[in-house]
Amino acid sequence: MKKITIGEAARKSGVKVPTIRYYEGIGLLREPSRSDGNQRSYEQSDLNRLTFIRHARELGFEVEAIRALLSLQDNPLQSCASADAIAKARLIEVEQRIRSLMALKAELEMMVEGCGHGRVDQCRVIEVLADHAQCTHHGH
Amino acid sequence: MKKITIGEAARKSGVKVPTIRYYEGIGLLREPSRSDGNQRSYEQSDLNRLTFIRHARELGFEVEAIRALLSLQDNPLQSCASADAIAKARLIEVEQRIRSLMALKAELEMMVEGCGHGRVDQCRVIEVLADHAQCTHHGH
DNA sequence: TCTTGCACCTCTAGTCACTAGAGGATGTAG
DNA sequence: CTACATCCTCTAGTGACTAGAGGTGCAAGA
Repeated sequence: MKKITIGEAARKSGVKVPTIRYYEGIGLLREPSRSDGNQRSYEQSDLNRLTFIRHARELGFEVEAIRALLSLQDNPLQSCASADAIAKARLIEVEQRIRSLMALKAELEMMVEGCGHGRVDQCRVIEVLADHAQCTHHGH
Repeated sequence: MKKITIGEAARKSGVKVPTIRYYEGIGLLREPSRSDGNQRSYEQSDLNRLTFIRHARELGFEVEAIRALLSLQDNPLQSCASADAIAKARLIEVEQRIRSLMALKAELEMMVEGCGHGRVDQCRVIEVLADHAQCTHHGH
């Protein structure tokens, strides 16, 4: 098998070079073999793992969740209930986050629409921030 | 005017005690006067400012944006165009974030629905993460 | 063969917005 | 006067990287 440098691994996986080293440091990625000159040498399986990690990070999974998902992937015969639970928990987080962002969006829109582009002392943006009572959304 | 301790300020503003000290350290909040025993003593105007900051943080404004908004609030005669611009920028960020979270939600739903609760090697959660090509949303 | 120049190495420190904890001083109620 | 909560300063830790210093490896052109 041909050797893959860290730079090549970065290009192919979409994970930056220092981030790959960081993942190795925290134990998400195994320590790869080294060249005579002490340079890291990766295999295809490492690229797959890096892609898995990148994708999971893009979906907002935390490193500890990814660590759990990876250990599941390493033991393909066991039940996938844990993986399902992790994904479900993340789904609930995402739904919650969307709801709260929608509320913020409404509030920001009111601020921006209310701004008469005059002086600060008549500005709705500043006013709403200064006086929480004016919020439409009181959940926060 | 009666003296307000940092703990009271925290209760009334909803900003935690160490966070108030932190805001003072980074210059968001003025250094308050001190009691004989060197304890911070706040006034109503400090509470207003803290509430402003808390509210802005809840709306997701970064500290630097809040610093700008506060300096606008301190000069109420100038044009509110900057405040408007800051709020608009934040609105665009929020809208973008909502769009991307909706895509993630769809992807997570597919993963969770596809999970047959069997073994990991048939688990759609793991499979989708491992093979990005299966994503419905290719933007990331 | 030499040299240029990029990619690689390790290590430390910085980012953001706090949060936690140590170790000690102050203030207040009983 | 004694508890005891609250306050003080200072340092270090969080998550997930990112930036930079200072040095080594390696492949290609002269």
